[in-house]
Amino acid sequence: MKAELAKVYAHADVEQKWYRVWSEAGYFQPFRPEAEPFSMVIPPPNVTGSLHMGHALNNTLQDILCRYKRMDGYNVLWVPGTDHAGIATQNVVERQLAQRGLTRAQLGRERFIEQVWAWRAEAGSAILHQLRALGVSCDWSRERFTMDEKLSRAVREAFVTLWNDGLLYRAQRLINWCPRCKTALADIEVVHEEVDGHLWHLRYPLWDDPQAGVVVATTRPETMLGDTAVAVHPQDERYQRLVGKEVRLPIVGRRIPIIADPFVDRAFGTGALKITPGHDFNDFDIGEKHGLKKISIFDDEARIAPEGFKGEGGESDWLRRYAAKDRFAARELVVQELAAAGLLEKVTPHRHALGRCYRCQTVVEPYLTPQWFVRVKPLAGPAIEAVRDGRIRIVPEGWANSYFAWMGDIKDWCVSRQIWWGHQIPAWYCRGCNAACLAGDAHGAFIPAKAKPVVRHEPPARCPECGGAEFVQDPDVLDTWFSSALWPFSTLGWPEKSADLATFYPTSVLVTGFDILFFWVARMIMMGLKFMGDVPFRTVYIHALVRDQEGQKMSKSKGNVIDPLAVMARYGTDAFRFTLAAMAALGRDIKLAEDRIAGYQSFINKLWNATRFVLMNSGNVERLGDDSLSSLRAEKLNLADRWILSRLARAVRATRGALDSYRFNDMAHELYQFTWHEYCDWYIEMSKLSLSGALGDSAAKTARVLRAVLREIVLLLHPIAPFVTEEIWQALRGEGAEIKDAPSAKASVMVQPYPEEDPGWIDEEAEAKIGFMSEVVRAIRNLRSEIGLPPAAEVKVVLSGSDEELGLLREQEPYLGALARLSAVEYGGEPPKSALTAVVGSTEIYLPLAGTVDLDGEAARLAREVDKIAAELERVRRKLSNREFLAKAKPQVVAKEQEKSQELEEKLTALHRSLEKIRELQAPV
RNA sequence: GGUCGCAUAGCUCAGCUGGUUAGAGCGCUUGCCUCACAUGCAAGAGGCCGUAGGUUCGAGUCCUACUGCGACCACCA
Repeated sequence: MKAELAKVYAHADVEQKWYRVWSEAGYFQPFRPEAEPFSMVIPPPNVTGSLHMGHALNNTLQDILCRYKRMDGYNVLWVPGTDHAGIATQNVVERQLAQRGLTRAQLGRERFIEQVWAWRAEAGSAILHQLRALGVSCDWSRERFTMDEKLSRAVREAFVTLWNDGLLYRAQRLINWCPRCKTALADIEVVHEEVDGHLWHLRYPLWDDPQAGVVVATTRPETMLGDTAVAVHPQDERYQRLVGKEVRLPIVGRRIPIIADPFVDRAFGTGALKITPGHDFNDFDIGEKHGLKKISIFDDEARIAPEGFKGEGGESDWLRRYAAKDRFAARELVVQELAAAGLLEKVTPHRHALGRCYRCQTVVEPYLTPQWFVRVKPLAGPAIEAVRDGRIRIVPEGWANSYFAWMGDIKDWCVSRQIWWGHQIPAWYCRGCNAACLAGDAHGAFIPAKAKPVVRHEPPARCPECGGAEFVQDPDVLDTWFSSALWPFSTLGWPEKSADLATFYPTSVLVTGFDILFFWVARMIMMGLKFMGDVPFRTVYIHALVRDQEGQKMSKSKGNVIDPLAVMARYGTDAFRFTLAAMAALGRDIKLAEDRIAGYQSFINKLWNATRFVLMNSGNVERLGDDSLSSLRAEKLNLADRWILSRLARAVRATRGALDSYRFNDMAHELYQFTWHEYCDWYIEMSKLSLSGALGDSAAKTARVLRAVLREIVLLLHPIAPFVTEEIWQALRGEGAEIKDAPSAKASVMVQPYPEEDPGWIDEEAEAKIGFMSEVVRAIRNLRSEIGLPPAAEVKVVLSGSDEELGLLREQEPYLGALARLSAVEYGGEPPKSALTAVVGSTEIYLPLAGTVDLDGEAARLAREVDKIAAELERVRRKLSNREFLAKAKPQVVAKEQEKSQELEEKLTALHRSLEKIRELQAPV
């Protein structure tokens, strides 16, 4: 036996020690090739990231599942890794360069990418080390990064296959452009936000009658420079005669037609709509329909670009005033000039949605550029089907609705990005064939959409068309989420037919937050079905967001961020994990307050002290032998033993049930309740009598029950609180125990079998008897506390009631005496002259006191109790006399009510007796 | 504009398929350093389960409307 354990659990010493031991002994790797697999892939955090509450929750839940399944005999694999996070990472490195006064353009593509790799090597996997502090049992030997050579190969394979299958195309389209990141974004990468803006009413004079004109309303006056038409509704009487005429575009002088299109809302603004096909999605569609020119008025930073106006009115000198002005400056100038020309009719306040870049919050600009698109519709169908037919289960189910809604009207996915950090698109253009297109092969310029790409894994040696050998690779890289979409199988070795893929795909569960349901989950499903022919995971568990205690999203700018590492250092990782699990109710956000964590730290400490008690009274396993539950079958168990074992059996059932249905909070609460309020509060207290010989039963037997139950608690808790449970487990095993063996040697708590429900231990009789006794104890404690009796003072009680109940209590008198601190118990005797009274079941309890009792107060208290019970009884009786209730309710419900009725009657009778006795005593006054 | 979710004790929340006296943690009040634990022990106060209807023998639990929050989606200038 080692030196006595400290009174307070010192988490800091314990955590690092065990994590290293587990890791070195190979416990994190799959080690049961013959068993059923259970696999997960981590949602890869950004390499740039550092651990925040969202990661902590996400990975705690995953680890709970993994540890549970590992203990339960599965062949468990949890693949860790990181995401290269294209735009986000590039932004971080660019900021660092900026501090040294450098831009990426100055460095050039190659050197810039080198910089990113260097940065990643230095700080890149910090987050994975932070995750280790959480205790996650990932298989670090299989760590992956989306830019690994093998994963990059998977990306190329996927890209080429999609191209060959006609699911990928390149086209000149209006896309969302971030003028700060200078790249295209996918639709979902634009965050819409309502803002208070203005509606400017602009007058465009008619070409052949400048005195007349048409007034259009717009939120973006600066785009008028690119207008190529004005549209009105075909049935709009106000404008019908103008259709077919032309207007003179102010400032620019362009001659543009007035067209009719039913898209126009007659009720909005003036009913006349300026059409800017180059900078508005609706206008683009209308432009396509009517064959209008699309003028791109901006450069890639959303500044007025003269090149766009060639032959479109850019010849006159107005352009000199506008060239290189950014959007907002151009807007001011347009408004100012129109006002000066008397063409600004009015300005009204207008609330509308503004799209911003999800990475840098810059207002996005619809921008006409050649981009790569994935044709998503053919992929979405099977992905919807997989969820609909249950091959993939979404938990909680509610999220399936969002999934269907989004997948149902999904648009083609723009996957090209004009940044450098990422998987460069495996497409090459033959200089010979595309000579005209590639002429302006200047730095950063787009390769026109009409250029013909050769799409393949490796650079082509010869052009299949002309035999030329000179190529230029497409400069774009792929959307980060393109590689993320392959994660469940690329990490397992795809496109190779690897053993891991055969064993662990489809993965079992994906645990993630709802914020990336569309970004990631939906796309993994589509790609998994496309490339693997099977779903990427069988269950998706979607957890909530962690917010601060006011319900605000945690963010650095608000300064309300709680740092998980600081929390772990302060309260212990187990307490932190327990808190997260306890608060992870299905479908609700988590508002995290620090005192909750402190509360669960107390729980961990309570468990620790229960262990100290058990060890002090039992010694180690070598001395006592088998400490398994089943070994207790041979023991002569007393009522308390049977009770705790019965309660334990129920706790096991509840815990497993909760885990199997992803109800982590139920699991945590169940174990908290059982450990603290049943095992510690009652069983340990009762066991003290046996241990001291007061009951005449075996102290050694009691020690073994104490140990066996604690052992089960530790096993049940291990998935939530891995560190303290290992520390306790080893302490229970005794001196010399060390984990240095392979997992199969089962030295660690990590690989013990998870407790299984054994209905054989359920003991209704013991539960009823101890339950009754404990209620009596509580009632007596209540009476004692009412008169401020010191806990140390022992008193006598007189009990009066049915033979059956008194028998029960007599049987448990030692417990009664010890737990309620009684000097003596008298059964059925004449109640004392002056006493406090209470009723439990049909038993009257009298706590005699020498003349200090406030009889009036007591009478009033009892009268209140009588009223309450009487009212309750009345309700039950009414129910029971209702014929419809008797006819329609389930028999068990009726039986229950009848039982209740009887109990209430008995209690009421007893209460009346007590009350009468008090009244008798009052009478002489 | 569309869709979805939430409103239960002072605070944060459980309450899964309708049927015990509606629970927990924290906080609060009172008394205790009782030989595992003061990160503790014991006792207690505190709730017309958002409002109004409806379904049902029976509703915190199902339906409808309303009110108040919140989230997601959306190209109406």
